Amino acid sequence: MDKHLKSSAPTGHDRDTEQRILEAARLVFVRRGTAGARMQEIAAEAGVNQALLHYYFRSKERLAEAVFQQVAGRVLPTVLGLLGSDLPIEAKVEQIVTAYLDAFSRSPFLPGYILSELHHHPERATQLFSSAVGGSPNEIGTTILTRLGSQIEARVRTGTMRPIAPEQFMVNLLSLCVFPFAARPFLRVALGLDDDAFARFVEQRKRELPSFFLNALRP
Amino acid sequence: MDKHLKSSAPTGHDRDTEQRILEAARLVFVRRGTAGARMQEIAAEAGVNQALLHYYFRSKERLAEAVFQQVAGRVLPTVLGLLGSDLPIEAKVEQIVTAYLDAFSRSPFLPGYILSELHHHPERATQLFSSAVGGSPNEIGTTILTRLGSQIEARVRTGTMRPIAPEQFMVNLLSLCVFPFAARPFLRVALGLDDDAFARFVEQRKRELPSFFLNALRP
DNA sequence: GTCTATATTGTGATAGAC
DNA sequence: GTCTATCACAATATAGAC
Repeated sequence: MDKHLKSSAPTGHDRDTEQRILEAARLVFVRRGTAGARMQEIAAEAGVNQALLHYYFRSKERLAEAVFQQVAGRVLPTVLGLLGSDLPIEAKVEQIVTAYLDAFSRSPFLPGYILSELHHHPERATQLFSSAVGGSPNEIGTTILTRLGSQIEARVRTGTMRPIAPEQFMVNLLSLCVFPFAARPFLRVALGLDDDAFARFVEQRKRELPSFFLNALRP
Repeated sequence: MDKHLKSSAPTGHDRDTEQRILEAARLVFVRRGTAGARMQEIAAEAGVNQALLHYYFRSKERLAEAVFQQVAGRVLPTVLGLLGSDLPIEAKVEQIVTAYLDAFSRSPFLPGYILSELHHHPERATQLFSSAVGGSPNEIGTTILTRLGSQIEARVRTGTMRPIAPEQFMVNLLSLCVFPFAARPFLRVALGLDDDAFARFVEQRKRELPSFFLNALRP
């Protein structure tokens, strides 16, 4: 028998190989983008030949979609879950900041890749929503915004928060977390940061961002 | 004589045609990205044939660089100028927000394009700085940050502002202005916005962002 | 300067042996 | 399942007429 205990399932796909290819594709697509990536480079990265890529994923297009779903599908649910949860607003902000900055510190190229893909394939935003969180795209967003909105409203009534539309709240928070990584190449030059300095910059941000954001909401 | 009063300068280039090509290239590169763009599509968009593109710009690579410099070189100086000016902090914030949101309302794809290009060609960040603002890349950033830093420090001493590192100040402000456009495809789905609704969302932002940001800096 | 026609790769995809 | 060899075409780039 070839390989170790490969199940060689009815599908005719070796799970281990499929995973290796997907992993290699992720690396290459993230740094080159879908259009800039070459199947040959992915094959080399995976230690297999180009034909095998097609055997497992049929086309570059499908492979690209699989990678994007996998990558973006990991990032999205975390935040949407937190945003829509029953946690008090302060906790939401702190946990989202921590979750995002930690995740992106480990994979600094994700935001750039995701935004880049969304820019060139805006239609994938819809698929992303459908598969990442079950249910119709728009419905999810509405639910979260409604819940967030009533949380804000309650705080406004007690005079412990200034009014803000939940959409603006959400976009502001995402902006402050995601943009610094998406603009990393720019900031490295503009602020004169090497890798270490950038990491320290993010650490400082992790500490200060929640209070900055919450301070902005004081009445 | 061909054309109208073309100067047919020593360079052997018709300025008008060169401009038409550059304009067409901008349109195509912005929506497809450098890697995804096709010379044929640019030629068609400009109403000329493919050979002429090479006559004027030699290669796709050079054409892409010309477009990027032109586009990003317009956006950068405005903000750096404002950030480094002698205006009081409140005025800086208001003017930067207005300048950015106005500019991007007119060209909503610019942020996505610029971030995408920087992600795939980080080396262009350096060229960008050199050509957009005269002087060494790092020096410019340092000057602006120093000036901004002492402005903040002065305000902290008088107790009218809480301390914040000028780098964080700058990144926060840029984040809040740029990200919503870069993430537009995502926000359209997540918030269920069509073009009109997105425009209204930006209008609201234009009004509320300065006070949100300045509020965050209160002691 | 601008065109048509063509050279020359590059690259996604398939056929078929093992 | 995985490989080598190859196809078919897309895309950049150049030659040369006008």
